[in-house]
Amino acid sequence: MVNKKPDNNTEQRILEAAKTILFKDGIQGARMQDIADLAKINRAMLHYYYRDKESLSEYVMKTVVSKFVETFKENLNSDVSIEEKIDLYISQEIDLVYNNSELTIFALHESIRDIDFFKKIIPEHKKSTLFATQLSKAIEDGLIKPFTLEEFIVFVSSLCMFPFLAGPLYKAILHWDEKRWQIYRRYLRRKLPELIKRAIYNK
Amino acid sequence: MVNKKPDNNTEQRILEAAKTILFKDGIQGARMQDIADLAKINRAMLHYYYRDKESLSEYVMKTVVSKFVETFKENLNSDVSIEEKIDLYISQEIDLVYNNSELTIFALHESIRDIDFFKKIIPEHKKSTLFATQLSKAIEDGLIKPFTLEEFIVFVSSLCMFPFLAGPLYKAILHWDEKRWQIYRRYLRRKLPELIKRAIYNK
DNA sequence: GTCTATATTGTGATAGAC
DNA sequence: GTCTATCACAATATAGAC
Repeated sequence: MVNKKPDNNTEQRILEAAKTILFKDGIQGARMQDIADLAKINRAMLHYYYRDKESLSEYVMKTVVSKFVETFKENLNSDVSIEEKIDLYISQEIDLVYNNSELTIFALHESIRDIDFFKKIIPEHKKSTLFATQLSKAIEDGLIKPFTLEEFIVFVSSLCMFPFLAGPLYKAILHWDEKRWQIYRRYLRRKLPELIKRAIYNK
Repeated sequence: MVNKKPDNNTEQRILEAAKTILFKDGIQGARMQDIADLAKINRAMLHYYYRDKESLSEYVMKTVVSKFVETFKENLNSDVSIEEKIDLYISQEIDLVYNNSELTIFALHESIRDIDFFKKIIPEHKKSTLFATQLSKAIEDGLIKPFTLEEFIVFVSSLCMFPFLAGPLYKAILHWDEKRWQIYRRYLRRKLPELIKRAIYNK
């Protein structure tokens, strides 16, 4: 669950329920009835608060996507060394997907299903020129292997995310139980940053 | 598309259409009408050949999952050195997802949506004891960093897959066009094995 | 095997009482 | 704001003609 604060009012309860159902089933697959059930209201209330399914989905999507974009951009323009910045970036990405793997799969699913809707949701943002400068310098100095800014972001984010997405897949294929997977999840979370850094830094 | 051979008969055409639609929309989201349209037949024919949506989905899912499992297991028991085996394993995983990223997202999506259905599909398979032995020895010899067999498989597979799954996501967030993404895809495919190996081998 | 017509149920959305 | 009743239509599935 993304938003964990206790939901006292109906509107908030609907939103939490919508996130859960939408992330699991996707927009097309989600049923308004399921969202209503989980929020312990009837279908009519959904429409009262969020007009229709599209509005509700768009609202939830915007929350989701801005979370991603924030994480992509956050701290990239702060005034710290590139090593610190990379450490923070990696740990933020891992935390995002560690706590919200269903959200990430939802985003992947929707991005191939309806790319125009998806594009509509992406907020405007400027390139992070400070980090780009730092990265160029670090590469010039031989600290970091050669990447463009975009390549670097895609590469690092990828390495942070996937191991946590594929849980149910691996559990099924390798016949792991939930406990085995949870142990491995925690192990990965601890080990991954070191392994990622080994892949981007020159020794 | 997974199966590329030309489809001369109706049954095959339906199957190809079903894969395309199911991979894009998921089982719940897919419409029988869309599958029928793509296969250039009417809905009744779908039911004639594959009874109902569940049967059709199960049939497609079995194809998908066995593809995964084969790739996971293939060559792990062949009689070659562990270095060769790892090279082959990495290139096979990358090829699988490079050519079938929608399939992979479909599998991820369905694995969180209905894990019981998913489990029903997983074929029985034995553990790969030969590779396990080779891996233990390579770790003992200091060639490879310490992993259990399962950890190794999950880790390497993860690194192979995600970069190719997130294309539409990155395209949207980074405002890349299709051409930019295609160039990066090919770059990744070439570079990834080296980066993965750097992460698993001791120097 | 293929098609049209139709039965049946599911689903999103609204109207209107309270 | 909340609920019940209901409408309109979408979607699965089947029956039966050819």
